[in-house]
Amino acid sequence: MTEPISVPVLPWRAATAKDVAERAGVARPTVSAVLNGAKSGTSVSSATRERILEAARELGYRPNLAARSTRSGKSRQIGLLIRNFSRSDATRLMAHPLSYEIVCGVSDGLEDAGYLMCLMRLGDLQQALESQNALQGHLFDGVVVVSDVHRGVIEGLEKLVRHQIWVDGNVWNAHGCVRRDEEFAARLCAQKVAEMGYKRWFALFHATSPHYSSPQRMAGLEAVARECGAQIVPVALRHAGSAEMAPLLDELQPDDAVIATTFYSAQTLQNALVLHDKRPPRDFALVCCDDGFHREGSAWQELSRVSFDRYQMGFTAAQMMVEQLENGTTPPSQLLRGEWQSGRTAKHRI
Amino acid sequence: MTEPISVPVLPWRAATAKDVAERAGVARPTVSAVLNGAKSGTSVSSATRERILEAARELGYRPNLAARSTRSGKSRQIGLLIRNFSRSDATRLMAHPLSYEIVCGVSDGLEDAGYLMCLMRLGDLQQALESQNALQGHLFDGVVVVSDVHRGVIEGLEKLVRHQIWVDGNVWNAHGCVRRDEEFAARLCAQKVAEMGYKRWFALFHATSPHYSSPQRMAGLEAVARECGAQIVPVALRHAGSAEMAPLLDELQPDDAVIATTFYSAQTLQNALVLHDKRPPRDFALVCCDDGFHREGSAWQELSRVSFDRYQMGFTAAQMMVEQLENGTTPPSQLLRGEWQSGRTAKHRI
DNA sequence: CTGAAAGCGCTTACAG
DNA sequence: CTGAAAGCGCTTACAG
Repeated sequence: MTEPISVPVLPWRAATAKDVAERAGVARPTVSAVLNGAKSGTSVSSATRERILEAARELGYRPNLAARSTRSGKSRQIGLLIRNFSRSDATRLMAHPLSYEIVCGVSDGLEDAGYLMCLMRLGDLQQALESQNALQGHLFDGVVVVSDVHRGVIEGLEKLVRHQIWVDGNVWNAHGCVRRDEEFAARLCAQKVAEMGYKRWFALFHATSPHYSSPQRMAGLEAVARECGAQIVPVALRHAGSAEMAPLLDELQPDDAVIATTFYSAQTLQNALVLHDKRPPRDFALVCCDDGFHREGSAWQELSRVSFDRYQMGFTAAQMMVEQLENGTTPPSQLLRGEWQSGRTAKHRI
Repeated sequence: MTEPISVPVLPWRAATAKDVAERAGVARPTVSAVLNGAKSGTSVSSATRERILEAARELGYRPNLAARSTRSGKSRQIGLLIRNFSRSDATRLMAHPLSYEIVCGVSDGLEDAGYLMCLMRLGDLQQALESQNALQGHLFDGVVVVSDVHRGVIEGLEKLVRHQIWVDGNVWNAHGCVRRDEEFAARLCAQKVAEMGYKRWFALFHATSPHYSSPQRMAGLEAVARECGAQIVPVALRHAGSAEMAPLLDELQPDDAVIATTFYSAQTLQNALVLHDKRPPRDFALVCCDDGFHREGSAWQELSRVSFDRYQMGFTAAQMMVEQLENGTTPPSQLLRGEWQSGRTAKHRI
C-alpha cells in the first residue's frame, strides 16, 4: 500500500481480434461471432469456438469499445445532463446535492442494461450546446436531462442527440418524462397537518431561482387550506442562512405549523434553533414536503415529512431510456408519488 | 413545452469529414488539418481554410469522437470509480452522499481540460474488474478512484488502465494520490475544544465499516487530549439512528463537549435533540471534525467544525490526472488541510 | 459451417 | 502548400 509508484510503462500493445484469430487459426469475423454471442446463421463448431475462447483468454483479449462504436454507430454511452450553477459563483458549485440520488439511480439503471453513464454538469447549457464536446461528437446514444432547461436548449438537444429522457424538470410531455407528483406531495403534507389540528401554517419557500416544483407545492398547500379553512402565511426565503428564520421563530405558537416546501428550508430552520429555545414538536410543528437523502442511513428520520425516492426516479428514467433505445418507442411519462412519514417533529394537538 | 413527442426520426446520416472535403473541393486530410488546428508542416492557405470552415458550418459537421478514439488510441474519457454499497442492501444505495462534492470537482476539473468524466459506481469492485464493461474495453485514458479499495482491486486496475489517481482512500504513495490531512483536522478540532475550556470529550465514531480516516481522526484527538490532560470517552455508533444518542444525551453536562468525528454523527445527534431538552451550546458543546456540503448554500453554517472542501479535492485530482496524461509524469501526492469554523454550537466556558 | 472483403469515420505519415 | 494511401480495431454482409 506504500511502495513507490511509476513502474515505467512499456509501449505495450493490447491484443486485438486479429491476434486472437491468428492464434486460434481462424479468420477475424469468426472471433467476433464467437465473442459477441453467435448470431443465427453464423454458427461456429464447438471445437473452433473453444479454440477461440482459449486464445482470447490466453492473450487477455478485451474488445476495443471505441472501435466497436465506430463500426456499429452505437456507443452504449448515455450522457447525464444536470443543471448547475455558473462556475463563476464559487459558493454554489453544487447544483442541488440531493440530485446525487437521481444521478446514482440513473447510473445503476443504465449499468444493469450494459450502458455507461457520462456526467455532464452544465453551468450554461446553451453554451455547452455550442462548444465542442461529447454532445457534439456523436458520443451518446441518448441523453437524460435533469432539472429545468430553457426552450432553446430543448430544441438544440433534439438536434444533437436522437433520444432524450427528461427528469424532474419543466419538460412534461405524454412520453419520455419522469416527474414527482409535486402537488400530491404538498396536499398530502397539508392534510396531515390539518388532521393533527394545526390552524395556522407558515409555508417556507425559496423566492430566488425557484424550481418548477415550487409553485406546484404552494398550489397544493393552498388548495387544502381552502378546503379545511386553515390560514397560510407564506414565508419567502432569499438567502440560505438561518438569520432569516429569527422573526418567524419569535412568532411561532404551539398551534402553528411550519410547512417547509423544500428539505433545505427545513434544515435551515432546524439549524436556526441553536439560537432559540423553541423546538418542535413541543413549541410548534415542523413538517416538510420532501425528505433529504432518502436511501441513506443518515436521512433525517425524525422529520415529519413526505418522503420521496429520488434514486427510484433516476432508475426509472434509465429504464425508460433503455426501452427507448432498444424498442425504438418512447415510453409513456411517469408521475411518481411520495408517501407520508410521521416522524417526530409534529404531533396531534388537543 | 407540451406538444406531442415522437416525430418519426429519419434515417438521417450525419455529415462526415468526407462530405466536408467534397463540398470544399479538397482532400479529407486537409479537413482534419484545418479543423484540429493546423499542425506545423501542414499549413493550409487561408482561402481553402475558409472554404473548409464554411463547408463544415453549412453541413453542420461534427467530428465523430468514437472514430477519433479508434484512430488516435486516446478517448479523452476518464472513469470515476466510486465505491458503493452492494446493490442488495436497498437501504444504502448511496455511497456517502458527501462524495458528490468530490464527483463534481473531478467533473469540472476534467471538463476544463477537455475531458469527459464517466461515473462507475461499484458495489463490488472486484467483480467489476472481471465483468465486461468500459474498464475492460479500453475506453478510459485514465481512472480516478475514490475511497477505500482492496489490494486485489488496485493490482487489477493497474493492468486494465494505464493512469490512475487515488482520492480519499487507503492508497497513499509518494505520487498520484490526494487526501485530506485527517490527523490535522482532528488535532485542530481538539485544540479548539481545549481552548474553550471543555474537559471531557465524548468522541463519536462509526464502529461499522470505518473509512481509513476514522482511526486517523481518533489518533489526532487522543494526541491532543494527552497534551492538555482532557478525558476522552469514545462513543461507538453502530446504527445511524438517533436512538443510540439517548444515553449520551442524558449524561452530558455543560462542561462536556461532543466531538463528532464525522458529519453524519453530528447530524444524528442534532436530530436526536427533538426528544431532549438539551441543546448546544447552552447544555454542552457540539463540534465536528468535518462539515457537510461545503460549497452549498445549505451547509450547516452554525456547526462549530473543521471545514473541508471536497470539491477542491476532486478538482485537484482531476488536474493531477490531466498532468499525468499530458506530461507523462505522475505528479506528487497532495495532502489537503481544512480550517476551523467557529460556528455557534460551542462557546468559551468561564 | 467458415473466410475474404468492404467499410465505419477519423488521422498520421508521406509523396508530390 | 495539397492530396492519395494506409491504417486504427471492429463488424456486417456476402461468397464459398
